[in-house]
Amino acid sequence: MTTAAHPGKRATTRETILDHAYELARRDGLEGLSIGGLASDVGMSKSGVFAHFGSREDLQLAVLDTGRRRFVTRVLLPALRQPRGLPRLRAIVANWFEWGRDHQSGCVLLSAASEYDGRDGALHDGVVRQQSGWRDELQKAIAQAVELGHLRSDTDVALLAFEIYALMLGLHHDAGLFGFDEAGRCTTAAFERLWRSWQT
Amino acid sequence: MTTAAHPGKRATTRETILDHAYELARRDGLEGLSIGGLASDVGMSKSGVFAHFGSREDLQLAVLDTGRRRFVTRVLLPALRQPRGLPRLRAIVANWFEWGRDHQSGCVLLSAASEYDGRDGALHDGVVRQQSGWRDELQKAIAQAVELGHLRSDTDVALLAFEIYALMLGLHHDAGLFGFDEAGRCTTAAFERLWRSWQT
DNA sequence: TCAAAAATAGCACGATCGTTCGTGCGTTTC
DNA sequence: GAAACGCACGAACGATCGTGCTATTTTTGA
Repeated sequence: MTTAAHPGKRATTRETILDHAYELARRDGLEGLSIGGLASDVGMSKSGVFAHFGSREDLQLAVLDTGRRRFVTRVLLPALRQPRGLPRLRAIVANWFEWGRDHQSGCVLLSAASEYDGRDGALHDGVVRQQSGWRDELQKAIAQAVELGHLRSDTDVALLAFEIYALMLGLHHDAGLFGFDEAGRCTTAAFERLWRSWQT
Repeated sequence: MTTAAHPGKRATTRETILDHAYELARRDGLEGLSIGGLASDVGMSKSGVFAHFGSREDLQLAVLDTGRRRFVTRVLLPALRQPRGLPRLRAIVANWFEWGRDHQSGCVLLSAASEYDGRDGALHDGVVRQQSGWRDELQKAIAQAVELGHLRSDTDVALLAFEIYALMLGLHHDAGLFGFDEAGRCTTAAFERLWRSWQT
């Protein structure tokens, strides 16, 4: 659905557009993304950009999926090369932390979550699907750490996933408002306390 | 700056407009708030609404301050009637939790934080001022609990404030996407763990 | 009761929104 | 060489945006 039409080696125009759209959406959110503004940013005509997606909503969905793919590539996939259990879980958190450092000026996935959580439509469904999918991955990694004895056997998997996610929300929130340095310090300290409280 | 022009007893038109604007902004954010849509929601003309604020930005600032005042009234002030220390801190968290229950469909203060954290201008400044003010209140309540021996003497005040705020972000996030019941369960459990880890 | 003042409506403006349509220019395919 | 196709363009559509200006209505104070 989101793959390029042609497997050519050079970047397709659609990918170039999505690169720019992703950056614009980081600042203004998916709702703040306009086709006219995107077109002038890319250096194309409005209709030329529009033709690649067919509707604004499809453009927003494509940008959302771009964010999801980048997040998976940067955060999840590298961690999967770590051994199962706590090492992999901590790698996920470490990669996520670095993702937060690179996304101080806004994360499309998080802003989309707060933009569409109260509405309905394709964007809402896409956000929910993406967020619950990521939560599942998180819980899977936690469950493996429990099975391997790296975390206490009475660990509440859903609760720990919630706590991890909450700390990352705190990181993004504080980094955006007060700067990454202090936010990162608190987040790191909070994670140390979190690991200690669940570790065997 | 944000008080009504006349201290009359019946609700002024400006307050009626702000009531509607606050509800609209909960769904669509402050950036999604339009004067035309607000006017038809209130049942007035566009220019009639516009005249009360002078610009869209001033309207947004007024809505933001409406949210701040309601939050203070609902969360902070009732807790100040509790005795200093841990009782007051736990009252703050309990009121905040109920605030989250009533704002599943979106909280203006939080959506504003994610809308304006990466820009600059009056809205950004207002959000930062409001958020850091609230963080200060939180830290003040925590510091009192430490002084009174309700919390460990080596408590990192800023860190605990961060952890509390992060859990409330997790509550709003999960409640909006997955429903309040499960989100509330996780939040309650996480707070129990949090208190236990800092208590004397 | 009447004038001053405040509040609201009406109208118009330039800009931008998403979208549609027709067209031309390259490249590919017969 | 001709026909088909993919792609981007420019123009235009109706709608809505925020924001002025000018009446008209409503409220207020003496």
